[in-house]
Amino acid sequence: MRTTKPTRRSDCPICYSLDFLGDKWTLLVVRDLVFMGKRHYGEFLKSDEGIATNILADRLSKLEAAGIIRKSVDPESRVKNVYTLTEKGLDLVPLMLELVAWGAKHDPQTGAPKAFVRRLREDRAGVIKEIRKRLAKG
Amino acid sequence: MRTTKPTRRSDCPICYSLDFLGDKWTLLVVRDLVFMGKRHYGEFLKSDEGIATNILADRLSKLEAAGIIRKSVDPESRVKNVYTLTEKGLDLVPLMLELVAWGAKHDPQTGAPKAFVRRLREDRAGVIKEIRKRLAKG
DNA sequence: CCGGATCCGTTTCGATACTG
DNA sequence: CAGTATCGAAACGGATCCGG
Repeated sequence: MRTTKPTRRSDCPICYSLDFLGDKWTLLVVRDLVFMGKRHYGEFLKSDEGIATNILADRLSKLEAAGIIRKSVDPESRVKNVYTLTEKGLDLVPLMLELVAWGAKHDPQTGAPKAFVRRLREDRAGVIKEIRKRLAKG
Repeated sequence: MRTTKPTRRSDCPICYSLDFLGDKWTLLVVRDLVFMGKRHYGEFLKSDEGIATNILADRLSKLEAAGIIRKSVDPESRVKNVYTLTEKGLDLVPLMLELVAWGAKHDPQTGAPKAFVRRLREDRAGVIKEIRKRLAKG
């Protein structure tokens, strides 16, 4: 997930995260994990945006290499794989919520359900905790 | 800044922001604006990552079209342009800080100065306010 | 000098077809 | 179901040129 070219990163506080955040499809997969409850390859594939199979495979493996998700065999089907967020991945929830809030504020007609946004504004910590709990017990 | 292909975005709370966030160079420019105090074309050009002139021009115009930055003539030189964050752009500060915190937590050896990260953890609101103030009076 | 625009060779991405 | 292989399209990097 890191850049191949080892540019100096001196005082830059966010460069590290850029390879992960600076990619549309990666972000989309994380969204599906966090907000959509998706866990299987086939589910990610069916998102509205229409990710290609090779791209999905690539991003999943990069997310795994970055320690953000974990791949395991679905105990219920034995033939499917399950992708779940690691602790590092769960720590992205606040970031994703920040993104939701920003989008909702500056482009209200698109995006997040009003009720959810209001709750997010009033009880950020509570929303975070709830999402984490839901994801953790998955 | 929006996608050309108008995909359905139904319940997706963050799709709107993806075109902006899902691009390495755009994010890098915003970083330079928020944390590095850069304001001129030439300054962005000189970042460690080495953005090309055509790419930079493209991202700046897209950021302007998205209402995140504003372009004006430098009153001090009359030949330079100044790029500053709009209100919408300033509202990205919390998001960027979330990113910093995440990177710092999960990849400590790279990235943000320790002291800054600690202050961020202890007084998030204060850090946000301070950065906004610094950027606003610029 | 500053802020781009343009052209071009190279790399990377991604849609589709195909496979274990 | 979960991916690879292929191949055309798009993005990128670098050099160069140009208007103010």
